[in-house]
Amino acid sequence: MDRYNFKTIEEKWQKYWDENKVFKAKLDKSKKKFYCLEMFPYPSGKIHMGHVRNYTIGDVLARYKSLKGYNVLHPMGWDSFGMPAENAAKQNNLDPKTWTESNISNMKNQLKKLGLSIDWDREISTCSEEYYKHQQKFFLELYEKKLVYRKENYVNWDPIDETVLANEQVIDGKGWRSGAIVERKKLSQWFFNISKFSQELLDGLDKLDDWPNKVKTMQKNWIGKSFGCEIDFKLEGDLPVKSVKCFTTRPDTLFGFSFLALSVDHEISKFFTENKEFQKFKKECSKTGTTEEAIAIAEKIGFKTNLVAINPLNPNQKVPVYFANFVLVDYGFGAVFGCPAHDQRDFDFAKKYNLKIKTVVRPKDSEQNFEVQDEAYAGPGLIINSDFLNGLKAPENSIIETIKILEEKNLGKKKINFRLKDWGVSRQRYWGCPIPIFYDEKGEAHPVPKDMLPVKLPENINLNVKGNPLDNEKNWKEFKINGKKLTRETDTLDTFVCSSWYYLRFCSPNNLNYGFNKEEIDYWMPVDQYIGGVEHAILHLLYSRFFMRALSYENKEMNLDEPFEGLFTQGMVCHETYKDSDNNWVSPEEIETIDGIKYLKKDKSIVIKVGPSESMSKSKKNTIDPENIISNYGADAARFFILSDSPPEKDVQWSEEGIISSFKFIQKLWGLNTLILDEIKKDHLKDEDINLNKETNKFLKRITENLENFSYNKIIANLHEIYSFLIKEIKKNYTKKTLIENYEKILIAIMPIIPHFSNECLHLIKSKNLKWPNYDLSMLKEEKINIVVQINGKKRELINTSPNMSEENLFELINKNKALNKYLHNQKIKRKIYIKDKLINIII
RNA sequence: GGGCGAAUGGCGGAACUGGUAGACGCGCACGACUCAAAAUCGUGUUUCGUAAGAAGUGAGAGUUCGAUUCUCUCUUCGCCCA
Repeated sequence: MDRYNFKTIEEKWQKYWDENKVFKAKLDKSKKKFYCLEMFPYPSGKIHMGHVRNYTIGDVLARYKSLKGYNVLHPMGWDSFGMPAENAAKQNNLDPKTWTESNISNMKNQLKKLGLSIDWDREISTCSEEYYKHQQKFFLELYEKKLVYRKENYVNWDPIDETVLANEQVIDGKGWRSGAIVERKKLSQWFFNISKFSQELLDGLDKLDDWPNKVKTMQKNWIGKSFGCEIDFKLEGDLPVKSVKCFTTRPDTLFGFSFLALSVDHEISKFFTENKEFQKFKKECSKTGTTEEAIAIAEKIGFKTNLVAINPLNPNQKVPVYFANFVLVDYGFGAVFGCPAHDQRDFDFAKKYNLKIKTVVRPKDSEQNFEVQDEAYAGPGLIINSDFLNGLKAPENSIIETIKILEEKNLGKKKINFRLKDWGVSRQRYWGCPIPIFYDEKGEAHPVPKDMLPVKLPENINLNVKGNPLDNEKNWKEFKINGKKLTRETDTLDTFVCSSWYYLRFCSPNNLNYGFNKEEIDYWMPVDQYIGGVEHAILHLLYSRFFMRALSYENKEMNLDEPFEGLFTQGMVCHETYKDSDNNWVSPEEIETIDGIKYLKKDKSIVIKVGPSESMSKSKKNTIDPENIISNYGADAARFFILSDSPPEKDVQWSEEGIISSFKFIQKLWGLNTLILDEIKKDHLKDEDINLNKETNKFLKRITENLENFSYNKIIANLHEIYSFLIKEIKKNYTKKTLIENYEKILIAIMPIIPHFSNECLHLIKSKNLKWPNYDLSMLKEEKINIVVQINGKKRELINTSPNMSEENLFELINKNKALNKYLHNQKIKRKIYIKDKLINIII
């Protein structure tokens, strides 16, 4: 028996698909479309196992839908702007463009070897001028609609490298490269007005039935809608400012007011610029970091001012005003009113600074004189110690009532607040899409005129400068219109902008004058299934949802809202970790084992400690190179294994044993194929073909259901089962017709998983059929079924009988059954629960 | 600190809306082939028990004729937080 030569066969089919443009998508309104999209990769140079998993999952779906008769769009492109290219270019003295393009061509080859059903004619790259020129037009469109604006905002500033750092470049408050303590610096930057769509983006989530709830919740929390009240607090003190606005969700606890806390960046802080103590405090605060996590964990500290705030509901009550590190300038009004008894954060702060803690809510079943002791009470209850608010039910009634009173007295008003901030899109870097704006001599911003678009990135520039290379590129930065000296905007756009509309570009990648063609997006959009990592659950997806709305805003022609109808988030690929005696990470390729228990380093015989399985990462050296796997075992085996061990939404563990076993299984399938081809030649006569038909139908039902539910790991189990059945059954002299018919169906059904193997075998049985085999329900009816007999809820016996049996008839069988007799003899039956064709529970 | 989720054999994982727990795979054991090994094929494999049988889905309670599945409390782990 010959071995399955995956190398030649995989190459052969990949060549065939390529040359015949098998996966080319064409607009055809007579056909139902299916847009299958996986998150496009960053061209880092090599694909990793995460890509293999992501794109295999997508490919299974695309191929399945295509067999089901859909007109499938399955494109691929490159998210090719961004920092790594700039860093790599600096290190290797290369041009980011050259580096990126060579990575792309390398990765494209690798992806092709996976046998993906991609329409490569639609390939796009976001760093190409053909792509970003349209993005610049979009930017200006949004600018005209006033959805883009400029404002001052803080950035992470590295004082040694004199450069702006992205959040991920700040490690423990220090610059990742220089190690300098990162400072906060104000810069004028461009913003997209995403917060204008807060409510719409929130409401839109309800329509997304095919999104994981987890992601919807994350987005909901991110948008962070809260209902509350805006309150004016009068201030007393020696400042010209006489009041300050606060947002609160708990105005009903106003009688528990104990202090007022301001953000160190609150506008009032400008009166403290000369105050050295305050400046010291402010610096201390900036060390905490800006993430919510950091703020939540950090010790609450405050700076007491000589100001006094007055309780609007009780003018006799005056409380101190602090600057505090836990107040964010962007949320609410950058000021909060402190009620320690009913907010843990306020409680901690009050304890630290010895402030009054007055209980104003008591739990329903508590004592009348309930008082908050060791921690704040944030639960429901009744309002107490609050004058005219006493007795109200908190929080549901009390909040509404209090707001009503405040509004009547003109002291505050009802307000919906969102946590979602506007999207800062300015990046002080070279390798990004230039922002099509210029400044006149007065420093006013103007859009670049349409006939001067696109603003091209200059090439061959010096990247080894401090700060933004574009800012240093005078020849590019400075230019003239009608003799007037002008300067270009030197910031480039956040790469999230590029990925906010690439799915539109795929619909009409060659459209010259605009980012997309209306007719094409009307047909292909929305994306029916989007597949990618959960790490993009918030930003990328939210930005894309915003971008669609922004394009449709004030545009009657356009009616886009949700870009992704279905979303699937796959888990990570993990691998065991290894360390040597010096606690250095060791890669799987450097080690070997004889018994599977003891691991040694290949060259030196050093004993290796085996650590837990963790997500593959270069730093832990537990990565496996997909290229090696494909060349050693083949693409089909790689696809087969990456799907087999875990449900796609969960993490999967890569193992040597696993990939080898997948490889062997494909060899076994090939052996089965050879046997079948032999049997077909013989042309036996067998009257009863029922068994084979039945089993095939069972298989088809399971595989179809599992494909529909993303239970791809179960498909692998189905495949093992049908193999075990066939290898035993195949010699039973089936007629040629039955054999071919069933085998063809099975081969088509496994095509989404192992397309090269499946196509080769179909070719060998001379089949050109490419239609998904529907299963026949009537075939699946069983003549004999097993009914479970339980006694007192315990399984005691299986009774094999015909379906649809009455309780009386079944009981006759039970009485005849010896094994059951032992339990039922001389027993009074109290009750019987009979679930037809399934189970009977006898209670004695 | 907050939000979300998970927990089933030695391991990865099955079990449709409450109805036979452990499908399928890995690993392991034994057997066949072989001078031998590898490869391949076959059989077995939750635990305790010779067996009949009993126990068993992170821990504890509850609802139910019946709970891996539903409810509550707790423990541990994972992911996310511009």
